Amino acid sequence: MTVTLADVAARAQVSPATVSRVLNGNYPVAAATRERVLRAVDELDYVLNGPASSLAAATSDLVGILVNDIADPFFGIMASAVQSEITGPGGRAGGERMAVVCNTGGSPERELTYLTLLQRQRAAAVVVTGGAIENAPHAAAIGGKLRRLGEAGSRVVLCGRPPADDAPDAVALTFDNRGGGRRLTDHLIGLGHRRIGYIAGPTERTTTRHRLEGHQEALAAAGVADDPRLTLHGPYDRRSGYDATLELLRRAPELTAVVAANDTVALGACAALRDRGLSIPDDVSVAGFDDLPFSIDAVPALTTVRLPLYEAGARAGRIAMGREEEPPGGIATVHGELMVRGSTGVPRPY
Amino acid sequence: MTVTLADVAARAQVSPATVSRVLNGNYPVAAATRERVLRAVDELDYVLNGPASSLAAATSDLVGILVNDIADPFFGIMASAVQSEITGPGGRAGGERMAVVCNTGGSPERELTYLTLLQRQRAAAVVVTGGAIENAPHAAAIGGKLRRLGEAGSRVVLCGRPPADDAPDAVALTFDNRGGGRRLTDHLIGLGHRRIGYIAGPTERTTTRHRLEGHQEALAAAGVADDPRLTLHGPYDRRSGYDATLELLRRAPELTAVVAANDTVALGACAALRDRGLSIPDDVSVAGFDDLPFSIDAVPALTTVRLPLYEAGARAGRIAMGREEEPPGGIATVHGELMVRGSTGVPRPY
DNA sequence: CTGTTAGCGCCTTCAG
DNA sequence: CTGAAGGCGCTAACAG
Repeated sequence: MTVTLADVAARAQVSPATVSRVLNGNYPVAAATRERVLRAVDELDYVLNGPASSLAAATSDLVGILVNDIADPFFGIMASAVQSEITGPGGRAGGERMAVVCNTGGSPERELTYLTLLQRQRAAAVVVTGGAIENAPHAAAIGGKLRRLGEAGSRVVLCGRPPADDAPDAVALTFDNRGGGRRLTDHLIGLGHRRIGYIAGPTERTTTRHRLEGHQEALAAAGVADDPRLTLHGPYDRRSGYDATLELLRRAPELTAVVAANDTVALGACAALRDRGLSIPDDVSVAGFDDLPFSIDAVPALTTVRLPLYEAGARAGRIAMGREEEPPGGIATVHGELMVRGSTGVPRPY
Repeated sequence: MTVTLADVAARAQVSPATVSRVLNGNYPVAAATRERVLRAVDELDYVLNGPASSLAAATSDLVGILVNDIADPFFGIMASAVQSEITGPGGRAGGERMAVVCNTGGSPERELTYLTLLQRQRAAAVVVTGGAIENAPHAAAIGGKLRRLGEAGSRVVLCGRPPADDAPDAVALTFDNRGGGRRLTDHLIGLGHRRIGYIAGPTERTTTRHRLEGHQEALAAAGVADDPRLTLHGPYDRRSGYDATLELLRRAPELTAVVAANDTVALGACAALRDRGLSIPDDVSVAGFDDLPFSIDAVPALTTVRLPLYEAGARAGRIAMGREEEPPGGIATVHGELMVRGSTGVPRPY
């Protein structure tokens, strides 16, 4: 039914091994023979059987990418960058490597499931993006899985997540969320803000905690009291920003600034303020985090911390492909850059 | 080295066949035996070998998704939706199906390459998103490839792309780009606009052409002359919208509205207008297409045509999984909805 | 440079 | 309900 390597061999009058060799190009073959084989491949419209090839070679051309949700540009950009680096010849039979994108929704159970599935596929590499859940059993389970993946031959790279205990050979490119959060709030305090609302992400996530800690660090350094009533937790979405902002306004009408866990949440905050008839930044300053593409088009443009998502993803991809040296100690910190734009200004006189 | 099904069988004191049967759960096995096997799997930390399994079963758990660029929410949303539907038991050995996301950059060569790679992987299904290139040889090559994929057992679904000749069994969910473009410009004409700039996408793409044709249809229906100097082509990105808007303003300062090929381009247009000190919509109205999540947060909020990207992707995913009946004739048209918001208004008196 | 020979690890008839 | 046996299509030593 479907044409196999043996058919090609027969037609080209060579042995199957030779066909395999010209296909994989990793072994000397006479030019004339190669031509003949290639022609046969073409004439028969032959397509290599990937599973068979992977089975025999004990490795595959698949690279796993774990993301919370690929529809979120934060993850989409990293995934796109990883892809751009795994592309190009290098896979089996001159083929290219392909990206298996797994939406985990941030759930550790799904992360675990997908890691197992990727191990099952004998993925050449796995890039795990996004923050980690802070929960000992889960962390241990995932760490163990990552270690076993590594032992089974997959290169493991964490992108935007702290190093995993239990998985010593996994390279980690960690975002400096704490430092970014610190600089952002420093900036607001420098402008004169003292009553600053903070809309944090979901609890039990490293990203959430680190960004929040940076904020608190800045408050403490400036001797500003950290009123717990001004910090609200919620998902990383627009709605959360909208609702939390209304709640903050209710709790503390005197507030002059709102810091959001990320840009998406910040947009929600902006919408809520507009709906309340408050002007940004004259009545209330707003800041985000990530600097996603749309942030510059907010009106006023969003002050935020730019994370080099594409660059980090690309680097993760190169390391996963063994095309870039691992950072010393297997850990590198990726810093964010404060982008001061129109959405923050001096507080209103009051 | 790595534990195999035979190891599990030995430990559970059954034959490999039995282990395979409990893993795949598609054959009666005594409860007690199953327990024993499952325990052995657990104790040995056994992970099925995907390639071996796929080879023997002649099918895989992989579902291909072709997108222009996964970093673009237009594609990210569809990809996310497809994923949500292929998730869940149903794959081999109770595992789940995984999505292989391929960034083609809209290049037909890369589309072809990836389709071959997916055929090589014996993908269970392939969902192709985005418009098609209008170029006979390419279209034929891709159509042929899709047909062969189908013949090889992969279910093929086009999502947001017109039906492919040469691939009769590929289901197509086509966006009504023409109708959407028509309604959008009808809306502007209804407001009183007569000098309308149009920033189209790249040439030779069905999406570009259909949206533009809808616009021209509306002009013709209203008896408005279609000045070719008011139509510019460019990529589907913000920069293109920015530059094209400046150029349009240069060519026709009297223009009162700009229609962009999509929301991203529209944001660029808004930025250019702001930079020129023009107010939206008082000086110039702006409209986009797609209704991506950020469009509602533009200021003023963007008038656009909402495409149900998530719904379409989900439906494509269900059809790909055989969980939803194919539309009659294998073709369904997905309509967009005009979303009138603040970025369009009556033209300035002049 | 090329052919021969064993598997890779699993699934799936076919017996029992 | 369970075991035995063959083969899925390809690759990777070995010989030559």
